[in-house]
Amino acid sequence: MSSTMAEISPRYQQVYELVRQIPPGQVATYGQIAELLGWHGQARQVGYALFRVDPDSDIPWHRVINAQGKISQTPQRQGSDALQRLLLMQEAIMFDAQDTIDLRRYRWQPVLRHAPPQESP
DNA sequence: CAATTGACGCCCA
DNA sequence: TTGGGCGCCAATT
Repeated sequence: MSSTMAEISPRYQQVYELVRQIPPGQVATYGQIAELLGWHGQARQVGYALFRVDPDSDIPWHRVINAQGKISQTPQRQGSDALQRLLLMQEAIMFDAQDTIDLRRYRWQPVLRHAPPQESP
């Protein structure tokens, strides 16, 4: 074991911590995670970070999908995309005929602390 | 130490 | 609508 696992704050660690906050039944896009971290336009870095995650990890990596509402995978992780789809369906997330998730419906919307939700206009 | 390796998203033809 | 190019950056080998 690499004893000290606390002091280092690798960039990827920020991704993992934020992804852990996505509640079951909701999803976020790579770009959304990047924006929330203040990494404008760096969605790809989020993808890189999640690629390193073990499917066994306690990180809910499956709750991150691409901006089109689809599961993003690579031939190398084949089967992992099937797993991701399964995990999402187990959280009651539905896919349409094009294997797309309705982001309007399932997108994670973190609570903004200083902007109280407005009542209906 | 240098090269390789990747789960994105946006723009333009 | 679809496909191709480009920027982004760090963990691994």
